[in-house]
Amino acid sequence: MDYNKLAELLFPHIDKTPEDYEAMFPQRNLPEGAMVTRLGPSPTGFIHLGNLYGAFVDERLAHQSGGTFFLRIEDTDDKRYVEGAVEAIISSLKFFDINFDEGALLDGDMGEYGPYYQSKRGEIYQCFVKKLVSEGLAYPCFLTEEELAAIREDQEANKETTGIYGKYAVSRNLTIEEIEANIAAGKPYVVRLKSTGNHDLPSEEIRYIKVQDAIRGELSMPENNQDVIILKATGIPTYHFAHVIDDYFMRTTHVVRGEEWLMSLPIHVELFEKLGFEMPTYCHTAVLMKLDEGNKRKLSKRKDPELSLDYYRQEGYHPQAVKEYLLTILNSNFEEWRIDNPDAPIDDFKFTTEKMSSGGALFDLNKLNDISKDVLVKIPAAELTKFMTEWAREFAPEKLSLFEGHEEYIEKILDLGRDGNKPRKDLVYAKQIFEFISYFFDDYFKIEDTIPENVSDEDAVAILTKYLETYNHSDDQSQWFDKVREIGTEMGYAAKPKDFKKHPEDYKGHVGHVSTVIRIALMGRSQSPDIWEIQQILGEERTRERIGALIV
RNA sequence: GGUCCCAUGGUCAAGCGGUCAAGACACCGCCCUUUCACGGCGGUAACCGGGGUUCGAUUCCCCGUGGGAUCACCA
Repeated sequence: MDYNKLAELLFPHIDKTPEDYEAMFPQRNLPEGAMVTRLGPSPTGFIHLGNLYGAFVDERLAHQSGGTFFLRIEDTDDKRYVEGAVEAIISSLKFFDINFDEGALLDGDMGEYGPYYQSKRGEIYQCFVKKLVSEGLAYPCFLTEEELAAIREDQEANKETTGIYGKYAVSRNLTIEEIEANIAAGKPYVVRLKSTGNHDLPSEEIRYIKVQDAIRGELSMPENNQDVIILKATGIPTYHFAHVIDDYFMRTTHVVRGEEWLMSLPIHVELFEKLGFEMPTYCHTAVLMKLDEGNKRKLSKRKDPELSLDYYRQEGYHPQAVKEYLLTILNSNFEEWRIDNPDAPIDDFKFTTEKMSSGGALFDLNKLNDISKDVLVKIPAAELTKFMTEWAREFAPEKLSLFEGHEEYIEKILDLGRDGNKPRKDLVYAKQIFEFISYFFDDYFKIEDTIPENVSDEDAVAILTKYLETYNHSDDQSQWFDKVREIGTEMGYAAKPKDFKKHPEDYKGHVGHVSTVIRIALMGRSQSPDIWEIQQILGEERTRERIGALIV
């Protein structure tokens, strides 16, 4: 068989040579140890936590080492393309402060190693498919869907491995005349790798590939023996081929991808070898899991809203909180570092692939919430106000008017009890924050809790009546509390909770019960930050109104 | 089913031949306290099973078991 002739027959329009591309995409001029990483999403528009997780590793690796992080759009499957997806990907990641240095950016490609859309790299791929064909390492295959299905059925019946390999790779034997005739007849075809792997050997003779994974250490698996498709009938490459070509010519040093790619590693290894390319370092990350009816399972796009990045934006999680959480499950020593360095910027943490765990982590909302509290407590109220306003603008427009134009008011509310060395940690995410402070807005204020059991309705009214009579908005905090205590004492409530606890028979209750009545009148709930401080924010008029409303 | 990955408390996890097996979240109790939150102190709770190797295995090896991933002209 004259492979050169076959290559020309298949790819007459390809005139560039591999050497041309080598010259076009020279080695990057980067300092020693700098890593080049990439994110390669397909443009379905759905960005999920897993993407973020991986993107975060890419970003840290590259920027920590003085390298480059670029975005490549893997749009080799036209069925998957969703309008506006690229913009969505970039803006989602930007929200989490992950930015690209190069690649498919908003205002077009940036960088010397493009195009960064796989759909625009057809000629490059075909040049190398042509090369493989000319070397007898790849061949056209005219098998129809029906024929493929028949082979498959056969193999399943015989309990053999499915796929095109060995004796099933019938198109390997086509003569050049047959191929010519097929093409002349307009028959569609794909190009397959002519794998040199062999699994028909006695098991101890099957060759194994060994790859050093930066996260998992040495990986060992049987070499590939499948004549995988490298070029689809459309002339577009499959992921496997595009990955190898792109990451080689874009001079990627570290390929970070999910564990689900582990099984196709042998294919990639064979492709790199046949093409004579140097392999990048692989970093196969663990899959994010979820506990479902007692079983761990991969987070699924359909069942688990929390997989979607949008979920966190809608709930109003601060990006910093999500980042910190991701880092705690990403690098086992991050938490300790954070405890030792509570105020250091997150980028000061030295991220390492060695400290990444290879098992799938269970997503823990509890932990996220806890981390979020710590993150938010350090953010100044003014900034939080802005954050809440932006959140409302996008996800709760009906509430926007409560924030916009009332920044000073909101800021005071959000700063409640946050000073001192034991600041309150009530704030978790925007939706929860709104709920938490809703009694500050007249339209949302309502009585939710009931007064303590040991306080009679008559007493409650009497307490509030006296409270209103003696209320002086300019009292300081201790003057104010003395009055509350006095009201309680007059009515038979202990001035100190301890007295009540010691001699419950002597009292109706204690000052805590008295203030709970006031708290409910004012906030509608039995739990809240300091009453006096809240009154100062609410203002005298509103305070008197709310108390008065319950006295009738 | 084949292949590969993984295996320490409910969860995330330190550990890398000798530890009374860290820590964080959650949970429980106490303290602080006008409620709650915060904070402090304390507590419950783990090396999947069986064989080896070794003076000694959570740690190394093998076999089970369990969980996960993957077997497309999708990525």
